[in-house]
Amino acid sequence: MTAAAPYDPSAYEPFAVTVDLAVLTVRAAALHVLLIRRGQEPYAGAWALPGGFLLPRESAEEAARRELAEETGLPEFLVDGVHLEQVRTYSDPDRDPRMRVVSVAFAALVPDLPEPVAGGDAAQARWVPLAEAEAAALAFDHDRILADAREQVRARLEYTCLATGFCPPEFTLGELQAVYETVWDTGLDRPNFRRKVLATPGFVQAVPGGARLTGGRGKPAALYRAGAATALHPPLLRPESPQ
Amino acid sequence: MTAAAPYDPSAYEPFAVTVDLAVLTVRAAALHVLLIRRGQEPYAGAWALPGGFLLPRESAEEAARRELAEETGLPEFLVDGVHLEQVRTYSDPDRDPRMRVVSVAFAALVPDLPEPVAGGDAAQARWVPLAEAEAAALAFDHDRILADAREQVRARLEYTCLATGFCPPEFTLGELQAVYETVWDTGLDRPNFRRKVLATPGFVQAVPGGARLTGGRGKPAALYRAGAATALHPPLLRPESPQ
DNA sequence: CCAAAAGTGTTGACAATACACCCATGA
DNA sequence: TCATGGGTGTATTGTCAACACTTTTGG
Repeated sequence: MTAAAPYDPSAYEPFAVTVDLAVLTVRAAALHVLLIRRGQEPYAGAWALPGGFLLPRESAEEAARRELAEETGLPEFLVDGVHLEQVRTYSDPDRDPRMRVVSVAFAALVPDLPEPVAGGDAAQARWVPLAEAEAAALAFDHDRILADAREQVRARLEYTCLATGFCPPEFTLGELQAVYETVWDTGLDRPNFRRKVLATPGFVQAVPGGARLTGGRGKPAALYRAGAATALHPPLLRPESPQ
Repeated sequence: MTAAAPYDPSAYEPFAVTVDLAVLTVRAAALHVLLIRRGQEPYAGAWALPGGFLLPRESAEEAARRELAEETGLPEFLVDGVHLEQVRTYSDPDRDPRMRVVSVAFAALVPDLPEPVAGGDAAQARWVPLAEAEAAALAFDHDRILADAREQVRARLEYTCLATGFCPPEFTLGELQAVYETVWDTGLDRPNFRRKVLATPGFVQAVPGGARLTGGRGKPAALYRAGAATALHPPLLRPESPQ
């Protein structure tokens, strides 16, 4: 608030504040999301997004990063560098049957990695193809959160450089293109994609001596690192009709 | 959250949850924001964004609309139709010196209107030019919220149809163009702007018999209503270098 | 030598800009 | 009839998509 209203906390119902995470990755030419199997009611046995309560001296961003480390078993260096993005805040009074819970949702973009070990308090953590996750009924309003996160990532790929968040620290332009093609479920022309990326200052920066084989054969591809830029002007528009 | 963690609310500090509103309008060729003079500590006498606590059975969106009506003295028909957009959620533990307050920020786009009457609990409400508001030190972290809201609106004008939110129910293309020029602080070519808007299906729809004089003289302009579309494909990109 | 993947060049279609011009109205 | 703002036409300029082609590797 923070306006001129009377300020008696006890006059207001206490709220629990949590974060929910849509941890996304590109794996085997499909978007995947990290889901956790719930161990207790409500929604026991159902899949849910990882998340948890804010600690007393913690911002939502800090809580998101902590939960990412605690619940998902992702390696620490990755948690530190991961791209976290607020999606929106969900505050429907009935979104949790037990009490009033307001949740700040984040999308986290991570490169493809080995199956996470369910660490700490999480029962089971698993990478689930997004199509499968959207078909299933997730706990609480997590269907909605996941759909919003997916749509936000799809849209922001056009105007921002965040696609590099799906790539390892050093990547080829082919890998970056595969990210776009997977997230948008469309095909892109390689020469044109290449030109557009390289023409945007600060999107990627070449690794001087770097080269790597990708498919086993073929010419080794030059390696790039994510650049300093965060916005993408002009944008990389997705084609209207796929393929 | 909503994961498998133990669920004892008393184990967690109680949070207050509020909404803060950046109510924006275009007036006299400048973006203005609605500010409220604080009547009590902390930040007594300082200007702040309107806002307030969530009620027990209310979502953040509902609270935002209610506060808009209560605090700003805007006419009711306008509050019902206003375009509200979540900006992000601010959760720094020290953002309010008295207690832990998590705030969901919204941007509200309204057409130009007569000076609001400070209604109800609000001490004073006033339209302040954005440049002036950004130069002043607002209460709490409202500087930051306002900057984020402004940047979000600037960016979303490119990719969405929300510019019509700054216009009255029926408007001319000249007025719509003035919105873009004001928000972006740039000049646009009238014929080209016109074509782009009309070429985007669902952006605006012509009012059959409508025509209105704008500057007192000149040819009366055709009237348009906001269309059904919400996205803008292809986008209306702002020029890199103004003027 | 062939397949596969990276990287370069070229062309033509289309879109956007810039700007000239006409129209309708008030003073 | 002039100033002002709305609306239309058009040529030039870029930009982007499409696709042919070369390069470098493994088998």
